[in-house]
Amino acid sequence: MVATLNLINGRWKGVILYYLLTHGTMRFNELHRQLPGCTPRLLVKQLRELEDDAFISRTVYPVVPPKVEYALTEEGRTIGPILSQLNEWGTGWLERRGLRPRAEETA
Amino acid sequence: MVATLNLINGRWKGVILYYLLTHGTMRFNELHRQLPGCTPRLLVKQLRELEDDAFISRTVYPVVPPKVEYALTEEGRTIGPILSQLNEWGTGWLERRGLRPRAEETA
DNA sequence: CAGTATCCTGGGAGATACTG
DNA sequence: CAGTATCTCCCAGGATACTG
Repeated sequence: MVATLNLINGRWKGVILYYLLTHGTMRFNELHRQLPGCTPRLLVKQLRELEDDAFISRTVYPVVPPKVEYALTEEGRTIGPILSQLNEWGTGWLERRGLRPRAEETA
Repeated sequence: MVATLNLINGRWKGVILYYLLTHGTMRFNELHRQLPGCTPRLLVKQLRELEDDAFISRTVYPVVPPKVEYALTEEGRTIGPILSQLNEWGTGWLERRGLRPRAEETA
């Protein structure tokens, strides 16, 4: 279980996966814009880790200006239903507690 | 989504919830024994956070030696199905990759 | 656009010892 | 048994500037 949890550890991994799940393919800055408070440096790192774990694919187009697209792999898609449920559960929980997520937590 | 993920952030929260889910009520050291690599100090902290979020209850029995029991609340139980699925998914993932979780990750 | 390169800081977490 | 109390260290992550 610890091993499993470590897979999605890191403040942004879950969100990144969730965005790719709901928005489909996304480019670096597109993703970056959705994650206020996440620096490029950190975003790169989390993306690389997700790539290493085969959850996402990274496609580089040899054009100028550079274009790189990130997408879920088949493997990455397998966690989709769980993330959806988790998101629903969390939203419900916040509501039951009468809380509103802080600005930097709405991503 | 970030807000939701923060709820189960911290290396041990998910595991603690999972243990209480599958083992029922547990005492402090009982829990501690199941989590190699987690210091008492850290365990206390995570338990307090889970308590603050109303996921678990803490019952103190006024006896000598002290006896404290931790259990899931109704609220805590609502995340049960998700954790089970997550665990299954993670286990499957590790197998597909031909990996064995490291000793300190088997909890 | 999609990152690197540096520098730097806070607090997450370990180790050890102690106590009501 | 169920935690505190300290002290310490490390590195995840922030800020800023730069580049193919």
